[in-house]
Amino acid sequence: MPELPEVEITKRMLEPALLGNKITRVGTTAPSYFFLTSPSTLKKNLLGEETIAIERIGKYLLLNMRSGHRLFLHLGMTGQLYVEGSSNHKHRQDKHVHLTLHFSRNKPAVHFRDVRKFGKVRWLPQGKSDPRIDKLGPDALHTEYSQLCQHLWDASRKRSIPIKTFLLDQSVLAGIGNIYADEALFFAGIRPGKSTKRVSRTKMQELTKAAQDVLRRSIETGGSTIRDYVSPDGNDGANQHEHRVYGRKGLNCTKCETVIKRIVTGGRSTHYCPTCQC
DNA sequence: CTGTCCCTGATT
DNA sequence: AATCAGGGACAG
Repeated sequence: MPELPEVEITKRMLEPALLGNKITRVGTTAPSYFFLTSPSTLKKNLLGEETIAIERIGKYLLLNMRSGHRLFLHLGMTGQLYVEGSSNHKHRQDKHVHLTLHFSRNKPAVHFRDVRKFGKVRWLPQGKSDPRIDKLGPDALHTEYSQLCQHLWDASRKRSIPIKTFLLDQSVLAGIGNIYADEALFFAGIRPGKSTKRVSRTKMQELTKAAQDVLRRSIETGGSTIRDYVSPDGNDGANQHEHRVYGRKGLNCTKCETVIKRIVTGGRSTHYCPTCQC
């Protein structure tokens, strides 16, 4: 489900519910693929902890505790983090809620729901990291434009793979997923299947700009809700209404009227305009 | 570097 | 019944 914009929004909206609040009770489901740290260990460690900061790196979230320990979170495809008792009715409390943090009276609980269980939760004792984070390339928005341009250019010289596959590689660039890769390539006017080696330096700069613009714009509009994403207050995003190619197979390009095509690249569904992108 | 798999549900 | 889904690890 979530790419960088959705994770960033989740982070910002969770802050008021988490920061400075002591965890008084922890709810979990049974051990599964979802728990990198077992539910019982998680409970033991989280009890009495207090989040002092939330960090986002790519699509990952880290809750920094006052103790110096950290909670590592990833939303996978269908993960949802949300605050209990939001005004709307979209949040569900069902068998798919795998982790719940409770706080002292009057303070709403925070739920982590994930239908497909591709999401992850792990307890990181002070000083310990996770290889998934260590391997990440620079974050698509935490990195300044010209520095990111240079990095992507250098990285693109080292191999010859479809540019879309390159964008999706989190060890190259952290945060872009299937939607925003397609959208960024549209705005930069590059075909998703084009080899990295055939993308000029100028085009790589345009792509860097397009990627950062698309991500920032999505955050501004509340992220993309295709099916599962809801923000911590339960609202859908609105950025899906601005998509130019993603999910628009068979519809006309908004620039040139050509019919948008859908192909498969690296096992992922890929959308582009055959006229605007070459 | 591509394919396969993890898991569940909605849609065709 | 088959296909598809905002992700990513791992095998070959």
